[in-house]
Amino acid sequence: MAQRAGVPLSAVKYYQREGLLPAGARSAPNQVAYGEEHVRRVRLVRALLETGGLSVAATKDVIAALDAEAAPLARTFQVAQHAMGARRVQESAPSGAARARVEALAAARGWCVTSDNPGFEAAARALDGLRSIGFDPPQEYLDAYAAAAGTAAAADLQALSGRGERDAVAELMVVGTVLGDPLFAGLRRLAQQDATRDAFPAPARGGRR
Amino acid sequence: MAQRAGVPLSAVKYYQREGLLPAGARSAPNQVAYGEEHVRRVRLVRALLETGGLSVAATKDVIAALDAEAAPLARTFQVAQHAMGARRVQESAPSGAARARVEALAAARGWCVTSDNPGFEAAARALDGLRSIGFDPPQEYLDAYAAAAGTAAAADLQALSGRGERDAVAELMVVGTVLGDPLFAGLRRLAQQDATRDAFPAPARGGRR
DNA sequence: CCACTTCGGATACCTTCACTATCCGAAAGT
DNA sequence: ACTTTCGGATAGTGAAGGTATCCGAAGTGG
Repeated sequence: MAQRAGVPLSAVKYYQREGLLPAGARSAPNQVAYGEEHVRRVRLVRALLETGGLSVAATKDVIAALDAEAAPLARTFQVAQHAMGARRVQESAPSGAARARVEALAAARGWCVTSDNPGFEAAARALDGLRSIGFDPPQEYLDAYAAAAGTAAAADLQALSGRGERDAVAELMVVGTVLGDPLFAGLRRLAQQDATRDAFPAPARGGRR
Repeated sequence: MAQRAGVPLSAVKYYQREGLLPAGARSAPNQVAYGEEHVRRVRLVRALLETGGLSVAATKDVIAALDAEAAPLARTFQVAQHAMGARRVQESAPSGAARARVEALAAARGWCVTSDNPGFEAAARALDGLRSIGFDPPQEYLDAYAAAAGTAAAADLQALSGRGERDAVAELMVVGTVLGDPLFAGLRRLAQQDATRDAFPAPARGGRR
């Protein structure tokens, strides 16, 4: 099973220990049968850990939310969002001013959000970081980012429609939430290089001229 | 100085050891004078480490590129982008198919990029993660993300214009590159909650009904 | 002038995280 | 009966990001 998922056996054992993977069906007292769903689950865990950058503990919460069949899908979404916020511990709380600015931005766009949304903290911390080097982002800057976020979120939800099964929807919801960030990050780097080419002279190759 | 920057003294010493902070001006054989620029630098380092999620080694590269006055700004941008790709070691290379899809996406949008842009790897890995759970992103999905990335990148470059000094521009470029990701991530979570509210029934508060 | 504090620098140590290696007992195959 | 293989448990590993301690030189008060 570990081979089928492309993961070292020791890592699979570790995930089971940590509660990230359910025990397989006992076929014999010392044999466990794993089906395709287990392989799929291992790959999901790896995607969240490796590409998504989540911690094992955060991944555990997400998995638990996925398996809570009774919970509404919106609740699963919430857990996935909170798990992403907790990728690192010991993060200082953002300033009130930064948070207020993010709240104003959300209100201006008519977003209906709750104040416990971890996006507030994340965005406010980023604003604090920009402020700390003396950059107070102009409104156009924030508006552009908010518009981009809206575009991506709409695409995320669009992708969910038309997928009938509850499990498939929940899984995609979680993975999309987590992997959307690195996807955007990569594409932004590409777009930045293109934009930089227009704004600055190309660096001279092989020395200065 | 550590107090002024809001960082434990031991951490500042550690950063100096690791080459993230330059030595201060010696005012006496056992006294070192720190100016406002040092405090600023400490805050920059903290923003990259804590909010940006960079490793100490990656931050060191970025700092070095910032201080290389002779280097063209485009080069500084490159280093910042590469540093972000290296936030975690031991990441497996993405599949060729995923990378090809990202390349096609960039070509379709007319982006002029080099193949060593770390954004390719990052985006392709995210696509692999989505594929691994059986989600093959439709073209509209990728187009939406690419459009969002273009919007953000344009705002990033816009913010750079009108800032005369080379140092200020380079610093903002670096911090904007690094902190743009968490800023977007936070805003996307807010937008997602809003979009989810439209697509799914609100979760019942206080129990099931 | 001499104890006493303070500062900077160097070294050793600590904690967490994500694994990895080893050991053991039971069961299946030969 | 004997070897192999499997699952589970326990202990160990290495990197990362700090923290704590020690030491010697410089300034300070009596």
